Amino acid sequence: MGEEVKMSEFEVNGGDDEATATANTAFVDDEDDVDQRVLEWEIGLPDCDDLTPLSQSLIPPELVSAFSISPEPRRTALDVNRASHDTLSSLRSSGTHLFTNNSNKTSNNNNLHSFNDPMVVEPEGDGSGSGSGSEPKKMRKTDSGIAEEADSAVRTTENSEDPSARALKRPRLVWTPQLHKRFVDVVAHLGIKNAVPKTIMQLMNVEGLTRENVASHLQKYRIYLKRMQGLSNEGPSASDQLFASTPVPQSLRESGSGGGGGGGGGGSGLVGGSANGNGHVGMPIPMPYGAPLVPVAMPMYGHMGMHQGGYHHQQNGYEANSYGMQPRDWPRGNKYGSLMSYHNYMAPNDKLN
DNA sequence: CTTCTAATAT
DNA sequence: TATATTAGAA
Repeated sequence: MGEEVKMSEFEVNGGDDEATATANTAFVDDEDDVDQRVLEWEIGLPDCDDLTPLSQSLIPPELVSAFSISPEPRRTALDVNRASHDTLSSLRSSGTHLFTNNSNKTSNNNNLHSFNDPMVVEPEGDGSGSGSGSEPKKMRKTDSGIAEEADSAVRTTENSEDPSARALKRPRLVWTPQLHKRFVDVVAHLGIKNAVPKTIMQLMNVEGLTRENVASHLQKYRIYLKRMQGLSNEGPSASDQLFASTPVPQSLRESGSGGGGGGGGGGSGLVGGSANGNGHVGMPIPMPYGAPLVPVAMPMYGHMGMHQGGYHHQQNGYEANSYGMQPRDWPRGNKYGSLMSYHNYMAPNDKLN
């Protein structure tokens, strides 16, 4: 008996100090001009579910900068887009925030940069802020490394200067399976009753996620659940690839009070134990997520076609930062919280295999 | 103020 | 289509 190296299927957060997380933030905001961005993604990627270590970037941004091998100027989203199919890896390692600029209606420069300094942990959340008001200010530590441009707040008013370029609108958020999975997990743990946008957003700990994002998605998700319940238990419905590809924890099945039982659990990545079949949740349960997720550009083909009753493999659309970054301020009594602190993101041979 | 729902806009 | 945004009610 003894302990073995049990790896959580999820990404792990590196509890190290000098871990600077430079995440690739990417959203796809575009709808009509998606023609030339048909780059071929590595379709043979490890599918799904919990692609663990494989999803790690080739080279951690810190290393990149540490080695000064990043003379590469900041390329615009367009550039990156174009070259993405060529040097996708490069893109990843460079940690460039990628946004597809949508120059259709409001011509706004998406300077939306996400914060990336994990070092700063806000022990005192101070209730006032909490999302809508003011996001946690990220002080950029001019430490060695990441000589990239400084990141500014996503949309907070902490910027002392630079009044111009203010009305920055964030691009559409793309709910990729990974992101959705996180969402589902959180909802499952909270229980359908306690799953409200704000809480979900906080628990998900996804950078850049707003309450509205979650609310919107939650709406759709609820409808999906309802629909599922109404129908007999059917396999994967051809509707909603996203939802269909994510196992819906039975915990979410309950509607109202009392009810149900359930048992099993989503089974995908839930931390055993916290399954609250019935009864009440009581308080927000800290999720195992130690690292924020970052959306990555994922070209969606106009017509993907729906696969009927089939499990199709999806590419990983999100990467988790395994860099030291602790969630907001979880109750110190959490068992999961900082349980994991081993990072092994060094996967030199990603696709080289 | 936050959330819910529905409707609407992009 | 998938999200975002809004409106009005709770």
